[in-house]
Parts: sequence; structure tokens; C-alpha cells
Amino acid sequence: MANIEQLRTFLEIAATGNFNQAADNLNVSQSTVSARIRGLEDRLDRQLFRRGRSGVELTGAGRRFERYAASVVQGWERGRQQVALPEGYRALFGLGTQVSLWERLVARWLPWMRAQAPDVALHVETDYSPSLMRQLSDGLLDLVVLYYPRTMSGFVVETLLEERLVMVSTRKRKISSGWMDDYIYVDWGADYRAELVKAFPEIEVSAVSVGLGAIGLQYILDNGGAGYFPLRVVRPYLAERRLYRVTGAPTFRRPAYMMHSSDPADPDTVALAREGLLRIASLESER
Amino acid sequence: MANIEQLRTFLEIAATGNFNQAADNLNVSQSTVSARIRGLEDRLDRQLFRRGRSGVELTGAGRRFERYAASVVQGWERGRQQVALPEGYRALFGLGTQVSLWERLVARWLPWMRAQAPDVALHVETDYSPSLMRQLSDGLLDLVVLYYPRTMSGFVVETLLEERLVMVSTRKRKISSGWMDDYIYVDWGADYRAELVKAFPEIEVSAVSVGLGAIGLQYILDNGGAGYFPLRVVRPYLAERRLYRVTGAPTFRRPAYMMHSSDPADPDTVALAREGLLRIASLESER
DNA sequence: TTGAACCAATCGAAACTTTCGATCCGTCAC
DNA sequence: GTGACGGATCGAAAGTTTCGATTGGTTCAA
Repeated sequence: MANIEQLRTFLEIAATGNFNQAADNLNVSQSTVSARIRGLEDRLDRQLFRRGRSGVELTGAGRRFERYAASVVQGWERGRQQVALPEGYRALFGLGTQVSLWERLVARWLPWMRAQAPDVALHVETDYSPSLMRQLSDGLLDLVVLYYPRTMSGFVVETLLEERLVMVSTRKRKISSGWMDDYIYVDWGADYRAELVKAFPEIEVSAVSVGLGAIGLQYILDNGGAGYFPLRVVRPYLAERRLYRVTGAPTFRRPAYMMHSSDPADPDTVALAREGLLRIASLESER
Repeated sequence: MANIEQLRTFLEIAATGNFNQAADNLNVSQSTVSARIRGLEDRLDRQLFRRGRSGVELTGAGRRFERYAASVVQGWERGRQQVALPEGYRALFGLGTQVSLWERLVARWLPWMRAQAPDVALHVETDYSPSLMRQLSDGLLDLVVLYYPRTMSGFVVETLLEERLVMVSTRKRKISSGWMDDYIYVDWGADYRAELVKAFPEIEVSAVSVGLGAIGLQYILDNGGAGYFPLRVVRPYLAERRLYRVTGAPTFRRPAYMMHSSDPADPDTVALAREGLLRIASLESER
């Protein structure tokens, strides 16, 4: 019979690349791990791992299977949580968010939501956006907050707030002749990349580039330099005169969205969560 | 152990509201259904059904659990789909190709491969080359055919055929003084762009430019004009005198490659596929 | 080349689980 | 009260899962 332990074991091996290690992590014997995978492979009628010189690696089928295994295990775990709700809770509400939206939005939403619906337990998941989208569509999350939604039928996308990316520098300057050499590139996503190239056709690959805004900001505060950052984030530094807006540089818009099923299991809770997020987003925007 | 059958049973009962009916639909005895639900309830440590005078109904916990159970069962079924082989097949071979190579090469390879290896199911994916490369390295494809391979360690790149791009025009002419005004630019890729600029330093941005060769060809056939196209594609039009080679214009080479893992899961099938492609490519070149 | 270290497969025995038909028990309708 | 219905429970048989021990292959270093 197909069972969750086999899938958990499969995922553990996929992660460690090693039956023994997986056996250790799962607190079972190596022969058990071996048998579980044999069982799974028999059931699927397909090899999942290629047994190699040192350890194992996923076959093509194994790689294709991986995300479904993860979804199954996650669904089971979430279902357990849902059922194991402490006495006095009516439901569990799952919200997913990108890390960079956590602090600004979700961290404030959380106490608000707790206060508004004390009988709803909350679960917050942070991940990158394709994974959030998948969890939403698999029914594992009730609402997600992200920068890059893909529209999907059966789901509603709403603009939550619009962030402004402005160019700041550690010294006063303006954009005039050519590009800056101490500019650091922060990857704010595909739209930003495209608009940046449009605005600065002469742009060159910067010496330093980072994937997360906070790291880039820390870097220029410590080492000097310039780059694009959300206005809200840099406002305190502008006030302290540790950073300056680069005059003549265009600002970019970077909207954040929320997304939920158009026919949710618990419409009232989704409506409440949505209202809270909109409220907090509008407070944010006014500042 | 938590298993999928229990969840399937749970969902069936939730749908029918009746253990006996569910037992019937699932083709098991009523006591089995009873035992499965007892097992599930024990594991979750919660009642899922309220046993009533006539049949059963979901408890609150049961209702909350339902969507997760559905997500688990669906995830499992989809995962099975993903790795399933069609009945009677030994293996699945995945080949990726750029659209423009489909017609010339892969369309002919397909029946050849079917005949040579009737027990291998074939899957053909068309995409642009970075995506093909990624799918190859992720193990989702076994072999890809493309114009612009990046070398990657662990993968073998082989030249498959060499196409010749020649300049043709709807009227007789030769390259002599200056550039042509009715030239249309077809994007045959980065190498072509570089070589074209080298050959014609005076080149200007053409009024019409297209991303796909077939569209460009159709355009000049309908509207007149000139441009670079693969010799093989335009040969029939040259014979019909609907197009003429532009004398004095250089020809460009445009090699196509195939690429596969240097240590594939199923070396025999890869070898066979490779042989078929080489054979078809050499037939193509002779004509 | 030898041996130690490591990796996964396999084996038989023991523990556990799943399934089945038969039977039991409560409720409802008449 | 009786029959119909719905679910729980039971013991026996079949099936599965687990374990430690062992085997057999590969890698690495002395």
C-alpha cells in the first residue's frame, strides 16, 4: 500500500543522496530504507534512484516525482495540523509570503488577524513565488502575498501595495554623464531588470550584485556605493543623511499582490485576512 | 502507517455519507472500511465522523481535514501519472528541440526511432535553448537538439549538421554599392548577428525584422524583399525562380548540435537515438 | 596490492497490519 | 416485536514492515 513514510523516505534520500544518511535522519535501519524505496519503486513500476559508485542519485522519473512527493507529504502534515487544532480554534488559516514582504506586511498583519479572529489558528509559510503559487493551487495555503503572480484560472489576484524603488548613494551626486562605478546591482526581479536597461541603455555589469535587498543595503552603508532600494526602507537613512537620493535617476514601481482561490473553503476567513492586508498596506503607503 | 488508501476511503465516505456504500464503491468489505477509518482516526487522534442513526457525517475536524486529504490523494495520483510508462513500454525517451529544427530533423527521426525501438515511448518537447539545456541537466530530457549549446560538464555536445544561410531576393541583383533597402532581418542568433555585422559594416537597421525564419520567408514571398535563409529551405523557390541568390553576398554557416549526458541512465537508447539523428542529418545534407 | 571504510542489497525471523466473513448491537419504521 | 439498516468487533489468515546480520561492490589511502 502506498504510504506517506515511503514518500518521506524518498524525499530524505533525494536530499541527502545517501540511504545510510537518510536511515540515520529518519531513525530507522538502512535495510528499512532500502525496503521502503523498493516498495515505492515497485508500486510506481519505475526506478527512482540510480544506484551509483558512491551513494545514489535521482533518475529522471525520480526528479519528476519529487515535487508530487513533497506535495503529498506537505498535504498530510498540514492536514494533521488542521485536525490537531487546539481546543477552541475553529480553523487554520495558511498564508504564504516572500521573505521580503514578511517584515513590511505580514509581520503586522499577524497580530491584527489574531485579534480579529481569535478562533482561527494561523500558519505562515515563506518561500519563493513559484513554490507559493504551487502550494496555493494545491490547496495547502489559503492566501499568498508576492511580487510576481502568474494568473491562474480559479484564483483572484489583487494589487496590495506599490513600492517605489529609488536610487540612493552614500554621497551626493546626480546622474549625468555615464554610469556609476560603485553602483551595486540588486536583483529586484525581471520587470525591474527590463526597466533598468530601458532607462540606462549604457548600463554595465556591476562589480557587486546581490539577490536580497537587505544585503545590498548593508553593503553600501558599510562600504559606500549606490543602488536601487525601496523608498520606505531607505527613508530613515535619508533623514539621517547617511544616504542621498541620486538626482535625475528615475524611480521604478514594484507592485506586490495577493492571491487566493475564487472559491475558498472558508470564505469568511479569507475575506477577513484580505481586508486586514489591504488595511495594513494602505497604512504603509500613507507613511 | 499513514497510507493513501485510508485517505481515499475517508474521501469516499465523506462523499457518500455511508460506510457500506463506500465499501461497495471501493470494492472492499465493510469491516475493512471500518478498520481503515479507525486507523486514520487513531493516527490523527481525532474523530473524523460522527456515527449517527442513519449513516455518518463529518465532524468539524473531519471537515477541515477533507481538503488536505484530497490534496494528498491528488498529489499521489499526479505523481504516479508523471512517472508512469504507457502500457507495454520499456522506457520513456525524452527529446527536446528548437522549433526550427523540428520539421527538418526531428519529424523524420520520430518514425525512425519508433520503428527501431518499438518498446520505447517517446516524448518530444519544443522550447528555446536555455530551457532545453535546463531540462536536459535536470534529467527531464535525455537528448536535446539545438543551435546554441553551452558546454556543461557531464554532457557531450556533437555537431549534427551544418546549415548554410544564403542571401536571396525576389529579384535578380547583386551586392555592390551599399545596403539594400528591402532587406528583412531574420534573427538567426547571436553568432549570425556578429558575422553579419563583420561582413557588412555599413548595415543598417532593417525596416522589417522577424524572430522566426518561416515568417520572414513568407513575408518576402508575398511582399518582395531580400534576406538570409537556409539554403535547403529556399532551394525549391530558387528552382521555381520565385527567389534568386544575391551574388556577391557571403554565406554563413549555422551548425546545429545535439547534446546528451555523458553517463546516461539508458545508454543503449541514447546511442540509438543519436545514431538515428546522425543518419537523418546526413541524408539531409546530401540533398 | 591490501585493507579499511563506506554504500546498498538481501536474507530470515519476529512484530505488526490489513483483510475478510461472521456476528453483534443499536436505532428506526411499522 | 420484527425486519431492515448501519456500523463495530472478532479471530484467523494473509501480507507487510521491520530489524540485525551478512554479502558484495567501490573508493581511498597506506
